[in-house]
Amino acid sequence: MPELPEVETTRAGLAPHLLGRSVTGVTLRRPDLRWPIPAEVAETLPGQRILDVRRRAKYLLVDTAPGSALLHLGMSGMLRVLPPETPPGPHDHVDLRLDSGRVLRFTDPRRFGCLLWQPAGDTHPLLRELGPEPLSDAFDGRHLFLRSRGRSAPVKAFLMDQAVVVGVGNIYAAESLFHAGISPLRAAGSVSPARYGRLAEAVKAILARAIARGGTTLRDFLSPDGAPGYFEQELWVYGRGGEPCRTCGARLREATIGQRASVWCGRCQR
DNA sequence: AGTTGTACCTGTCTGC
DNA sequence: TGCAGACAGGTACAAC
Repeated sequence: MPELPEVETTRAGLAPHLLGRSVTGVTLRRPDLRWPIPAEVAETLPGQRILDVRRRAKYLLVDTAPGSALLHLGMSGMLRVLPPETPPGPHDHVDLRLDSGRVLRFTDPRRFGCLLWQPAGDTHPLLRELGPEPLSDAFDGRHLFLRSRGRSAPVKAFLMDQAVVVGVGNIYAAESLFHAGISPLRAAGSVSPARYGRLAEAVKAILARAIARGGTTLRDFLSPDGAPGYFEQELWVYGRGGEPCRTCGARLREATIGQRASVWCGRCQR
């Protein structure tokens, strides 16, 4: 489900409920997520005040003095702040109880997500090899051009490589390539500096706009307060295979690229 | 080092 | 209506 805009929407929705609150208890109903939830989460968090709620790539970090809870939503994860008496459903794996009386609940039907622990002052191994944040100045066309030299993989797979740039998943890769006029099949190493400049600008504009819309709700994404995202109404190619291009009217092509469903316009994108 | 294929898991939708 | 099969927003890891 969640790419960067959905994770950022989640972060922004959680922060007002979590900042300055203390964790009063942890309930683990199903610790076998993608990786087992480490013992530090239940042992260390209770009694700690939440100092910050941050996002790095598609990870959320809930900071306390001794360390941070590191969360990834995988494909189907969701975080909500709920009244304490809310009965748990079958996929409600973890609750963090707060001194506000509310509960931060982690739900993930497919269990591709994770809840890990990062000691204060440490960087978790999962965060060490990540590329720059797409909305930062460190990410631009020059960065994409330099990183892509010698790479034969399709530019769409390159753009979704979290070591190249973080936060771009299947939806926003398709949309960004469309707006930059680049075929997702083109070898990453054969794209010019000028076109990578356009691609970087498209990534920034689309992610920023999706964040402003509260993310994309295709099936089940909801912000922590239960609101859907509205960016779906602004998708130009994702999920529209076989339909007419909104720019030129050509039938949108679809194929599997890098094991991911892909849609693009063969006329607008070269 | 880059690329490809596999694996993890459940819910939903499609077509027979 | 039932059921098998395809498919889904992610990413670590092994093998080449």
